[in-house]
Amino acid sequence: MGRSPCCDEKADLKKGPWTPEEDKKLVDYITAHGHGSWRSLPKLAGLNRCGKSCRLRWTNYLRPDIKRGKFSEEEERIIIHLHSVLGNKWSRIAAHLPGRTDNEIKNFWNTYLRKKLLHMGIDPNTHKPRTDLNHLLNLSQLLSSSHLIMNTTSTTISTPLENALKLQADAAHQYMAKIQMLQNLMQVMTSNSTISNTAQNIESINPSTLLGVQNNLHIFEGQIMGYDQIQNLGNIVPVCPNEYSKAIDMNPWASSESGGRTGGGDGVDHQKNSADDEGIHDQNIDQLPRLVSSAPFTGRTSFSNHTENKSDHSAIVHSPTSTVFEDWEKLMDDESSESYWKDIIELTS
DNA sequence: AATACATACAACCGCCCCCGG
DNA sequence: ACCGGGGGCGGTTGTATGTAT
Repeated sequence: MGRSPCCDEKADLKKGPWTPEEDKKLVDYITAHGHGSWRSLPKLAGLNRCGKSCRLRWTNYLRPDIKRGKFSEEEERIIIHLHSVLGNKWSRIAAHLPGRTDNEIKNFWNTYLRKKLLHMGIDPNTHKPRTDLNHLLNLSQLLSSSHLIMNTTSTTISTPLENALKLQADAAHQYMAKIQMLQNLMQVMTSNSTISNTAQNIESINPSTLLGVQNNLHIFEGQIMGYDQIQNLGNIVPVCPNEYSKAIDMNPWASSESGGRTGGGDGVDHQKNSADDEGIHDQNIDQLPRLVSSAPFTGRTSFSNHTENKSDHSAIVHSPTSTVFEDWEKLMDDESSESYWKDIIELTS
């Protein structure tokens, strides 16, 4: 791009790790004068550094309000939850974690949480069960092991690991079966116009509608892997949007967002987002679906300490983007038993 | 003890957005 | 309305430290 670099490349500015002396100069200057223009700061502070480098050093390391040290389980849950809603918007996630920087959260995600989710069979990008071939192959092994577990532990108290294995295997069974069902449905919808009643809100079968189907598939996944599923194996109960909004009201994270930042005023004003933007942002957080419960990821809390976030975990809802598929959703909501889907398949095949 | 490998995290880079002129 | 600069963001790299062989 034609854009000029933020710093004069010919100036032979220092790069790499900061020395304690440089840190002191930077801290002393900002303490005395504020950072002002980052571009002019290095010269004024007597630093042979790029202004951008100074800004990063300050915001990520030297700022006095930075909380250092290990992330707590609560912070872990918040990060996973926010990432499921916001994606890699590290600065926005950081806005909900006072004292944590976007860089720190990003590093924590990339080095720890991401691997943790992968290990648990969750796609860290989508926060849904992994569906890549390799993982499905692994799941096939889980299927056989799950039979073993189910047969041997049916009358005994199972361990969290066994529960996890059962869930994974169960999820694989149901996931594959439902994909098959939906494929059959799609086949019929595209070939049989008599089903147009069901699809009256669907303009045509195009990529966007396929996306809608995909969304509903994801709803299944959320149900399969969600908290309710863990609490009540085999009892898949969709949550209506109203219930979700209620759940949001009771969302401890939503309250902590304001509560956690009351100490520093509105808190968010430190970010570049304007108040309006933040409003939209928070609104989006509330409106967007809880794609998958975060609690199960934490392992220890998911099986033993499940009551603390129960309202939140029930908040598995449909994506706003799938509103076109209200009929689909009705279909999904009516799914009270496997026989229901068997009937559909028999009807459509 | 030496080496290889893994992990954590600080720092950099390039792009994008916002805002003022 | 357009343009350019400043600042912010997300992705990536580099380096220090820890762990296994």
